[in-house]
Amino acid sequence: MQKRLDRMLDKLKARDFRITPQRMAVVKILAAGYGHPTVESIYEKVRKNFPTISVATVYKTVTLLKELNEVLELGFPQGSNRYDGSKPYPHPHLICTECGKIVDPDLASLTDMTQELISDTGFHIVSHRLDFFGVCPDCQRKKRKA
Amino acid sequence: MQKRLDRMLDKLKARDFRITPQRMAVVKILAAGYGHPTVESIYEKVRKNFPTISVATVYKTVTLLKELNEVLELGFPQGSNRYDGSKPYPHPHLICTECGKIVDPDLASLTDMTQELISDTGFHIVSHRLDFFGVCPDCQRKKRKA
DNA sequence: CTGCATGCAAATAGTTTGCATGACG
DNA sequence: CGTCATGCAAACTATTTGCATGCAG
Repeated sequence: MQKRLDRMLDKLKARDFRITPQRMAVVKILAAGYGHPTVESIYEKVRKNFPTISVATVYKTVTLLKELNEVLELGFPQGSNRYDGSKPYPHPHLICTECGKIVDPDLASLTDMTQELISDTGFHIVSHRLDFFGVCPDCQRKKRKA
Repeated sequence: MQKRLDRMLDKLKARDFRITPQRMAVVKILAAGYGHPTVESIYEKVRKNFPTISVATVYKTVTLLKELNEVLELGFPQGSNRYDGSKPYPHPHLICTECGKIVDPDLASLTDMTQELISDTGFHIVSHRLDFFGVCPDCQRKKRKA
């Protein structure tokens, strides 16, 4: 999505961060948000055009954008983190435990739940994370064949 | 909760796992479930009675009970995992970002959401995880003073 | 007694950091 | 041109694993 890319670049420029070719490449992938990539997969893609880039640089850019609230990090202790630059705010996820596919379902009722929580517990709620784990239709088919 | 402890021990015995003193100590702490402990905090507690126990043993017992579905693991990539043996099924959590306190709020509407998801996406849903992050009342007070 | 559990130490994986070199603005 | 970004390698942390010894059943 072009709008996301522009917004991310604007925010970087506004805070005087440099737009290097490597950063541009990483930001483009994150802005597209397709498939909720890992750092490793971003690294592999960027490497085709910038063979000298290091994973460290990808980590640094991803972390920078996370701090600017332009990327959502989905942390997984049992595997690599996934990143979403197209919807950088907390939202529900549907994760296939077979192939790792991540889908964004439509679930509107979360805002109501958050309101209910605030009055019930007195917490000042800053963020949330909702993950459903299951097997996607594609993997269900594969399993039936096997 | 005594009921949880008995159930965990029964399940271990039923599958011919040995009830060693170390295991008993770890299982007791998990069954109580108080505060959603880390492996490290379980280790420190057990060490008072069993000075020779190792973290590896705690990890092994926790992992075993997780596989028997008698402990819920809350994975945190930026910190240590937390464990809940009193409610070993997926449920919402409210986590203080200041002190790490974890509270179990009452939120019934999740089952409805899960049903909605299944018909919308075709996923076979196995589990979920819902975390709200915020600042608990205690830490809000402390911040005001500071 | 016999095999599973323990506990030490070493390995692992993902991520972060230090620092010398390079290039954006 | 000065400063920030890059990229290599080393550090770090939580967790897992290998293996010799010990103890529960």
